[in-house]
Amino acid sequence: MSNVDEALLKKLNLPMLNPQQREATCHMDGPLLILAGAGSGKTRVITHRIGYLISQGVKPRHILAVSFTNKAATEMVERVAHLIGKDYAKDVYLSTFHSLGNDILRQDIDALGYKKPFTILDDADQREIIKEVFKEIGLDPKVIDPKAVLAIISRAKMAFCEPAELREFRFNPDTPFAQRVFKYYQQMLKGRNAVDFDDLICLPVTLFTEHEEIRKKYAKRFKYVMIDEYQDTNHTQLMFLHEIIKDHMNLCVVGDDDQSIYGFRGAVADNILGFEDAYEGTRLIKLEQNYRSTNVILNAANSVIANNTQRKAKSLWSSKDGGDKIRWIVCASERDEAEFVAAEIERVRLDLNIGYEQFTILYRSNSQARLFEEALRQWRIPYEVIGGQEFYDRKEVKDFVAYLKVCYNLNDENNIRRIVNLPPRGIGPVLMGRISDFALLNDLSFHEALKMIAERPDCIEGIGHKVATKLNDFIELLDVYHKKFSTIEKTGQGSLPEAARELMHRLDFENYLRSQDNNNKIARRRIDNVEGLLSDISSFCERHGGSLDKYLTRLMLDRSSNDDDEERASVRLMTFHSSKGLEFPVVFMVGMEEGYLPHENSKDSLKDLAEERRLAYVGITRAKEYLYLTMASQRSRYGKEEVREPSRFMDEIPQDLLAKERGEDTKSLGSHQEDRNSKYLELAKKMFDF
DNA sequence: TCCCGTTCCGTTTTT
DNA sequence: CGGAACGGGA
Repeated sequence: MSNVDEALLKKLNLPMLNPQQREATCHMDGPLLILAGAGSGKTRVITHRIGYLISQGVKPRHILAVSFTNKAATEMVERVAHLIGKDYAKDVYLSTFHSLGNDILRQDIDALGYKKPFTILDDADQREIIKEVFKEIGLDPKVIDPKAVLAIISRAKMAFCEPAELREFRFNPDTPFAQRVFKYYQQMLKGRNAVDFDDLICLPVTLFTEHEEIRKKYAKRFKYVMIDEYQDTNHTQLMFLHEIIKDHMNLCVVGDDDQSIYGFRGAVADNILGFEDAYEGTRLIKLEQNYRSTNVILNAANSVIANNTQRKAKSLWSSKDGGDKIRWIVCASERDEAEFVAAEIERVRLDLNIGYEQFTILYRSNSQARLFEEALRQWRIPYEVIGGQEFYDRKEVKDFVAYLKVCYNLNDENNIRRIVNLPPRGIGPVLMGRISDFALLNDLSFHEALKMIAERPDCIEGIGHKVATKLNDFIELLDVYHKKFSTIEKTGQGSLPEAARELMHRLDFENYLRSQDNNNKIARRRIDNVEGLLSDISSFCERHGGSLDKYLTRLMLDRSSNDDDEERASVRLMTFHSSKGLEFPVVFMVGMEEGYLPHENSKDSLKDLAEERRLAYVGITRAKEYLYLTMASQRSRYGKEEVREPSRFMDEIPQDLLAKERGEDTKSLGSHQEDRNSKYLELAKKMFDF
């Protein structure tokens, strides 16, 4: 450790950090727990610590930093690069749990008896498979809900156990069925070289426990490990980590139990509460100074979260004194609410002369976004919905992606079934069934079976001449593009976007979409969507190279980020969940009503309620300067008018921090008379586009 | 095989 | 209310 990199050390500018931050940054070996309140410079500490380790002679490639969401990981990459320079940063392994798991499995999954390449299933695929298992063991999907069964199986995997062992599902009537389905499901996945999301974590654990030499490989590689958002890790992730660090115990975790909002995904806040017990000799550092929000906002957050029992005592303080009161806007209807938010964004933007990107609208569930999108569109306010993931879920997009997936992995059973009759090749359900039987009988994969049938149509009943020809073309097409894509992958010869476009033309996809919908407009939109996919592929390739493997991986693991160009100046719309880790000068928390927050399904259990409260806490602490809480007293849902009550969390905010207003009063424009006219003009200009 | 009308139901949250 | 999924009819 003699070769300290003084230049790098200087770059870190350690004196700029507060004492706790500095202490955390300069901690080298052994377990470290950082309890970091919202806005306390947590990311800063992580990036600085990475820099510090490197300055002390640790090789960048020996550092692993895992975070929970892609957004957080991406931001970390950027900040590390910015702080210590790209040359160092590029070798630090920085990613999410799931992509780390994916990378490990891409290398070593064959040790578990899977073949390479494997496919990651999306939940539509999963449901298909569950239904198949149901059929096999004689369960009726109308009686037992496949989704519920899948949810239990998923929870089991996140706890690294079997469904029957799950304590909190002991009395769930679906659990015995989940237990029965579980083994078949797992076998079926393996048979298809497919893994689900949970397997990306589970299988590496199995791999490590069963193959010491493989575990050693990764344990040696990752000498210093850091975990962000530790409060959101589940038990399996913990085991995963432990296998990597148990030789050296250089583990630094950062988290905030008050921001644990992924309980539904099996996250156990106990992980953070019990860390000190689990790792002897843990150094504990608390970061309590908030650099983000005004004291008004912070006090509101503190008093809301104070209603939760069972938390690590901690209280945030800020040197940013005072601040504007939080505005509590009660609107008459959901339209008014949306309208208010749009108008207010416009007003404040002009008032403060700030960009659209300084604003965010936060809500509990994605479906709430729509009304606000409409209002923003009307006001010509540029916006971006984060996370909604609708794009890749569109049928036409998924269909084409299915082609890409099959070309990547010819044994991708689900997707080859999906596309075999698409565009129509005369293979209906009856024929499908016969082909499946044929495959099963002869122990062939679906693809192999098709190939066989294409060569010798008479080996199965009911294949006409025409169908056989089409099938032949189909198989050939897959082969050609399979080769083409893997050539691009291996040699870099050719271009992925071009090949994909070519494939689309070969399929005559446009005409297929047109024939699907005689409504020209809808057909047009679908074609545009597929075009959108192609341009997404292009921009992805420009950044990350032309690997289909990588593109598909990103598609599965990081649905949110389409590789759009640079950041646009636009208002961000997202769920409270997606907002974690981000900050905005102006925040609108909308739909602050019973039923949304806390959510309908969560208000009967204390445990769930506590998580809803943390969600409110996360939302509030996103705001730096201005916070708006809005609701509609009446809104129409499912076609019925409903009276809505304010969220109970509103009562937990001290009255003197709130400025209550009726939506209508503020709806029109600003309160400052003087500028009013000029602003009006500007608004009118925007609205009427002159 | 395909199209259209009818019915059903309503996601919390994300990788 | 609106989208998805399903079933019956051409």
